[in-house]
Amino acid sequence: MSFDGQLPPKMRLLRAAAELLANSGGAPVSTRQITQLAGVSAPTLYHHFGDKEGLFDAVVAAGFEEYVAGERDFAPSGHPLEDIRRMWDNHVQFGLNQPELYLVMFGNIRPESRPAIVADAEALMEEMLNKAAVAGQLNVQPREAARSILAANVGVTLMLIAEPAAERNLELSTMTRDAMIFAVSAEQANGAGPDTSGKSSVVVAAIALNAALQASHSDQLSSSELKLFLEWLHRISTSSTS
Amino acid sequence: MSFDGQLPPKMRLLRAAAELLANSGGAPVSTRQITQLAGVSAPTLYHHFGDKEGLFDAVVAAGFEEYVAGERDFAPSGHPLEDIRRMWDNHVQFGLNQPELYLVMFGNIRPESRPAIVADAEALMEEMLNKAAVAGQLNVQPREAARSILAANVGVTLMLIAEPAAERNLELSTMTRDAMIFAVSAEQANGAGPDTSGKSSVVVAAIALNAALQASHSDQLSSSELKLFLEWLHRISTSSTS
DNA sequence: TATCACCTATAGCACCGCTATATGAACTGC
DNA sequence: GCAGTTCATATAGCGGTGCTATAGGTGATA
Repeated sequence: MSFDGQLPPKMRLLRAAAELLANSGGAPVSTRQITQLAGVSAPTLYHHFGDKEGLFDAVVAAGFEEYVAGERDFAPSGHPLEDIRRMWDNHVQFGLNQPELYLVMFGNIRPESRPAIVADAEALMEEMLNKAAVAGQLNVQPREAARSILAANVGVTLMLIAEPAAERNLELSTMTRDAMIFAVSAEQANGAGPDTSGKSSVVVAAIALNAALQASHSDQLSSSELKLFLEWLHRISTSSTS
Repeated sequence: MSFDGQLPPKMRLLRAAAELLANSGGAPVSTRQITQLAGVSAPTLYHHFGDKEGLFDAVVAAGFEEYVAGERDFAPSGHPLEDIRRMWDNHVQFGLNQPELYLVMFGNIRPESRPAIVADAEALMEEMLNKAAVAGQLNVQPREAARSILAANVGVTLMLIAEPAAERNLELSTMTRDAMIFAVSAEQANGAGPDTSGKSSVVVAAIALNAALQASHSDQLSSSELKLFLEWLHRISTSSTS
């Protein structure tokens, strides 16, 4: 796979860099690799991008535009909070699809060099949260909510990237996502819960579970399972030691 | 500032690397800089650490121990959720105090090289969340809660590091922190019936019992009974609705 | 045709991570 | 006291890296 064809050298450099970055698996990518794959000599790179960093910035910018385009695509569902969920999921998916690019974009953010992308991403999410705010579904200022949600979104995505692909559990994403959206939305019922702090023994917990189970007709266990389960529970909750 | 003194070369290398890393401002640190500051020649570095990566890993490990020590210091306040808050704040503060080290630890996590540190950090938080679970204050499994909270914690810390120090707004941290803890805690609105928007009290009680059982080595059930019991308990506590 | 701005290539510099090899120091067994 | 062994450090250098001083080729304009 090479880019010797018809494209101008600048484009060939961009594509070569993007491809090598995507397939490097974390290993550093050298300018010689890039220029060779692009079929171009070293000074051409520096003429067009000034810098290796400049070339990478251009790749990141292109990737970010792709990301933004993906975010904007399924906007108008009429349920702003649902749109936020899709935005979150799209963010995570982008990170998992292009982990190297994502790590360059969000993993190495340093105060002096990076925050433009972060600001853009925040603006994108704030824009969507504004609709939720207009609909009276927001608990806090859209800007603060956007920053908070985006931060959690980035953290989750990085954690998932760090995991071996085989054992990635997307539940981490959905759980954190819903937690953040819930905390930010106006729909929380805020009643005071029972203060169970202090009591912490197996017995107390077993008794509580026993009582709760009897009242709730949970269907997670079959009736015969439930019978045995309750018997064991009884045995535990009548034990004298903790 | 040099380390020519009395310390063994291995220690001098560690300190020199840590100092250069801390003050590099994101610029790469070369082995020649390190060995020169340590007053040592190149092969010594490779004799002790095998690799530049190995040296950096050692620096990171030392930094992580410092971090863990900070986390463990103010554990036992009796209010587990309050301890989680302090843990979160301590994490953020560590990141802001040693941004370079933090970025090496959490910014560049790649599946093939890093997740040991993440696992340790998760275990640390899970350990604390277990206490909350035993006290009946948790809505979800401690492990899942720990992963979720840590992910958000990392994301927030990275975002704060990315901001110029002058305009860092710690409200982003406290807001996200409280949102995550709130979403994970049992105290949200379970006053009335079993179907209020949060999890039912059955789930909370089952999670509490699960955590308490794991910690207490109760001998009321045989090991095979206990295994099945825990399996059912897991089924109950992971049911999404009652 | 001559000019000029733009783009690209040859060759090479200073630096990088790393190592083959050798030297010194400290301990062990006789 | 001394050979043998092991560990720790140093000298010198290899191949690779980001980058550039300089020069050559190309097309549009005059």
